[in-house]
Amino acid sequence: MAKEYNFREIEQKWHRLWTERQTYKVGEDESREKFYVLNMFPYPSGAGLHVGHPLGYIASDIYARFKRQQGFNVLNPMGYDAYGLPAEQYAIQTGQHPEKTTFANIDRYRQQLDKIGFSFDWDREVRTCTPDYYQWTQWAFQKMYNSYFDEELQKAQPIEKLIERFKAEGTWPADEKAQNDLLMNHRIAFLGETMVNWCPKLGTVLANDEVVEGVSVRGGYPVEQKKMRQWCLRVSAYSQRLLDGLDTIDWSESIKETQKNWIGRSEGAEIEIPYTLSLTGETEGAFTIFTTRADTMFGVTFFVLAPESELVDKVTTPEQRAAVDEYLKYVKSRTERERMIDHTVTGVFSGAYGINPITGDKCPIYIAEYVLAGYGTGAIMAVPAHDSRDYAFAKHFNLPIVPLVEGADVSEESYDAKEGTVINSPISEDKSVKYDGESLCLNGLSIKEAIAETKRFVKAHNLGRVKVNYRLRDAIFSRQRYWGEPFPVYYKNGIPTMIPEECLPIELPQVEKFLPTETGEPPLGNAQIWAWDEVNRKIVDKKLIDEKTVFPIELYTMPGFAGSSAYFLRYMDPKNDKALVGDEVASYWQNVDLYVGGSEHATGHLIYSRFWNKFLFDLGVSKKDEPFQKLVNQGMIQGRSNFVYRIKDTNTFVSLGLKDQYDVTPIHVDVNIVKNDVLDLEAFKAWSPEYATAEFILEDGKYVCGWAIEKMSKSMYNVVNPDMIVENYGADTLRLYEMFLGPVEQSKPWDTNGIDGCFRFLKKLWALYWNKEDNLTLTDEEPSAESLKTLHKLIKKVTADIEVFSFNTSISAFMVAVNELGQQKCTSRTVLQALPILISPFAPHIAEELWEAIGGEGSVCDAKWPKHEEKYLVETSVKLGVQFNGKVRFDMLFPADATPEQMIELATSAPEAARHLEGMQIVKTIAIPKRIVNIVVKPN
RNA sequence: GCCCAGAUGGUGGAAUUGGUAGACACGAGGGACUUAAAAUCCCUUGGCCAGUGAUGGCCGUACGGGUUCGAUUCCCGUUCCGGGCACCA
Repeated sequence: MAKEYNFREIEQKWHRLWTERQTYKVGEDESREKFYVLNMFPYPSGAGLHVGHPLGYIASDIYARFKRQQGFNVLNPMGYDAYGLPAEQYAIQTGQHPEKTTFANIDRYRQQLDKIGFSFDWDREVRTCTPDYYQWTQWAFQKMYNSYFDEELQKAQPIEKLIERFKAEGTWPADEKAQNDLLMNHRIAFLGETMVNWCPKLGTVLANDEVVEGVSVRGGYPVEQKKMRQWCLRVSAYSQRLLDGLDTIDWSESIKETQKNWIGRSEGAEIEIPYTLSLTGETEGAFTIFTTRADTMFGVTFFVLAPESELVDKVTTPEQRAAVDEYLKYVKSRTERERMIDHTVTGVFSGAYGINPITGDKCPIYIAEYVLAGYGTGAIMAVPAHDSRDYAFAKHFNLPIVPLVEGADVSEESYDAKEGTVINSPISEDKSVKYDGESLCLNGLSIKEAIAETKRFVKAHNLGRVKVNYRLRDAIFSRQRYWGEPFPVYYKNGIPTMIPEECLPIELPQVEKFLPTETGEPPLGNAQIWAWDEVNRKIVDKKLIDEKTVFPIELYTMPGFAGSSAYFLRYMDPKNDKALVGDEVASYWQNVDLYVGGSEHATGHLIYSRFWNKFLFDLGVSKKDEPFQKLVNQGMIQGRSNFVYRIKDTNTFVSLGLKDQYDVTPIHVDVNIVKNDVLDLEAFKAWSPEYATAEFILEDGKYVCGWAIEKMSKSMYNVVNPDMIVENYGADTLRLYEMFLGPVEQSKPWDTNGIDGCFRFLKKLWALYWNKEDNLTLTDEEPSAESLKTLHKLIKKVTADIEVFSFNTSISAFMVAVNELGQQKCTSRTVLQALPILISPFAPHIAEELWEAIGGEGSVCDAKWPKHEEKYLVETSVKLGVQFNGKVRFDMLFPADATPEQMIELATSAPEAARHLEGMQIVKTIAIPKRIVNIVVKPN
C-alpha cells in the first residue's frame, strides 16, 4: 500500500506555513520586472461564495504563480467592494448597522477564500467602506470638482486655468453666484439639474447602467424620469479618449464592441434652421438640428422637436397652443418604460415652419416623443424616404415622401441604407438656394460623397458645422442612501464648497434609522453631528448651523462605482496616508497587466474606472492612460439542478426512466444529496420532514434524478459550495476541476460528476513519488529518452497554454504525462523534480508537499519555471500518413531529417504505394513535414 | 432593426489556425484483484456495413453550396442558440 495522498493534512500544513513564512508578501523590487494581476474584487453578499465565484480567482492565480516562477515580481492583491445596496436594505429591515453585516460577510468570504490556496498578498487588502480607503475616493472627487476638461488639450486641467481664460476673454462675471454657475458647466464633478432615473421604491437615483428596460437592476423596481439636482461626473468629456483607448488594450472584441456601442460616436453635421410662425410670416429665429445624413437635405419634408425641448414654447403658435399642451401632458404621463416598449406614432403640429436652408422650402415643425431631448440638439430634420422613424411619422400624418436614391422604392418602407447614387438633389435648378453664387448639387454622387459635399457646403457658407456626437452620458454621481461614501462638501449660502483636503476623510456619520427622514431628506438627514464648522475646521452638531461659520453638509452619498473606480491604484500602496498612491510606487507598478472579471461590468465599472483613471492620469497620479492592459472575462457558472418526480397526490417518487408511466410533478432536489444523478435515499428522507416517509419506485435498484441547467441559486437547490468540494476532494482538486471544466471565458454549468477524474490525476501524480514502503522512489539514474520526451513535451505544452489562458488543455497534457511516466516507471530525479514546479500554479498544495519531500529549495512558488529543450522532442524517424487524392492510404516511417523531396521519393517507391499507383499517373505531390505526403494521381 | 460571438459523440470539451476529427475527462459496457464493498488496474466506447478474426469499406464537425490534392478551420447563403445596443436622427 503506497503512501496515501492526504490532502487535508497537506493543505492545512501549507496554509499554515504560507502564513508563517509570508510566502505571498510582495514589495517593489527594481531588480525584477513587475507583473500586476488583478481580479474584480467581490461584493461580500450574505450568501457566501458558490463554486462560480472562485473561477476567475483560480485562473488569475494560476497565471500569477506562473509569472512569478518566470521571474516576475507579481502583485496579486484582493479586497472587498464593501459599500452597496443589499447591506443597506438588510439594515433597513433588521436595524443592524450595515458595517456589522458587511464585516461579518467579509470574514466569511475570507475563510472560504483561504481554503482554496490563493497567492494573494493579504497585507494589501482594501475595503472601500473604511475611512483610510474612501479618503481617496473623496479626494479624487474634490480634484474632479476643481478641474475642467480642456477640449483642445483633450485632458483635465485645474479650474483656475479656466478662470484665467474667462478673465482674459472678459467673460468672467463679477457676481459670485454667476461665477459659480459658469464654472459648474465646466467642472468634471459638478452639480447639475438633470433628468435622472428616479427609483421611488429604492428611494434613490440610479445611473444609466443600473437601469435595464425601465426597471432597477437591483430589485427590479420601476424607474421614472425626474428632474433633480444631482452630483454628476463629466464622463462624456472623455468620450473620444475612452473610444481611442480601446485600440491600445488587449480586451475581447465583444467587450470593446459593447463599450463602443455605449459611447456611441456618430459623426454628423449641425445645421441652423430658421423658422417662421406662418407660411407667409417673417423669420422669428432659428434652431439647430443634428444629422448624420447631411446628404438628405433635399428630402426634408418636416422638422421634429423633442417634447422636452426649450424651443417648443417658442415655436408653438396661439392656434396650436391647446393641442400642443395636451400632447405635452400626454407625454409627461408616460413612463420611461412605456415609451421604450410602445413605439406607436404620436406627435402634434406646432404651427410653425422651418426653412430648409438648402432648398428654401418651408416645412412644418412637429413635436413628437420619438425625438429625444438628451441627444444631439433635441431637434431633427425629417427625411421620411430614408429614415424608418420619419417614414412612419410621415405616413401617419400624411406628409410628403421624397426619394433621393436611385432605384429606391419608398412606397412601402423607407430606404435606410447608406448605399446608392443620389437623385432629386435638387429636383430642378430653382429648387436650390444660391449662396455667394454657389448652390448645392448632389445628383450623381454616391451617398458617401454627397455627405462630404454637403458638409463642405454647409461649412463654407456658414449654415452649420461638422459635429461629432456621443451617446455616452455624464454619470449621475449621488445617491439618496446611507451606506456609501459621504461627499466632502458643505453648502455655504446654497453654493457647494469643498471641505479642505487636509480635513479628509469626512467619515460617514452614525444614524439611528437608515430610511429617509420624515421630511423626505436622504438618510444622512438623520445624522445629528453633521454640520461643518468653517473656523474650527471640524464636523459639529447640526444645531449649530448659523450660515455664518457653520454650514450644512451634503446629505447625498456616492454611488457604488465610486469606490471601485481606482482601487487598483490603492493596492499598490494601501497604507499610504499621504497620497492615494506614492509616486515612486505608482511608477513601479504602472497599471494592471491582467484583469480578470465578468463581462457584465462592460458598461458600468469598466467605463467608470477607465474614466477615473484617465482623470488621475491627467493629474499625473496614475502613470498609464489605460488602467487594465489585458482583460479576461470569465464565464458564468450556471447551476445544474436535479429533480425527483413525485406521483401526484402521493408521497411516492419515481425514478427518471419510469416517470412517463405516471402522472408526476418534478420537484427540485438538493444537488448535494445526489451523486452522478443517483439520489441518496436516506439523505433525501432526512432533507425535509415532508419526505421522511417518502417511498420510491427504483430502476436497477437506484433512484435516478432528472436534471436541467439553470441559474445557480438557493431556490433551485443547485448551489454547490466550494467548502464542500474542498472538504471531500481538497482545494487542489477543486482548482483543477474548475479549470478542467472548459475554457475560462466560456459560461458553463457546474457538474460535480466529473470531479473524480481530477482527483484521480492528483493521486496518480502523488503515487509517482512513493514506493510500496512509503519511501521516495527518487533515484539519480539518468532518465530514459522516453521520460525526457514526456517531460519536455509537457513543459512545452503547459508553458504555451498558460500564456494563452488555455488551462483545460494544460491539465489534459498533465494527465497524459503522468500516465506515461507511470507506465515508464520513471524514478529519475531529473524528471520528478520538475513536475511539482509545473503543477504548482494549478495545484499549489500538493506541489509544495512534493517539492519539500524531494528536498527542493525554499517554496516551490519561487522555483524557476523549467524551459523545454527541443532536442529531447526530436524524433529519429517520423511516421507520416501517405495519401492519394486526399485519402490517407497508409502510414510509413521517414528519417527525421528527410527533405520533402526525399519523402515524396520514398513514399512513391514504397511497396504499399504500388497498388495505388498501378495504372495511374502522378499529377502532383505535396509533402508537409511531420504531417503528410500527398500524391495526386489520375488514370493513365 | 443594427453589431458581436457561437453550433463538434450520451456529456464537458480537444484539434499545433488548411493536413489522419473526437485528445483529455466524465458517463456507459466488459474484465482483473477482493468473502464483500470501497479503492486500484486493464479492455471497449461517433454511426452504419462486411468478416470467425487481426481488419476493411462507407457516412460523419447545425443545414445548403463554393474554393482546394485536402475544409471543423477559408468564402457565399440558410437555420438555431447566446451577448450587446436600440425611436441615438
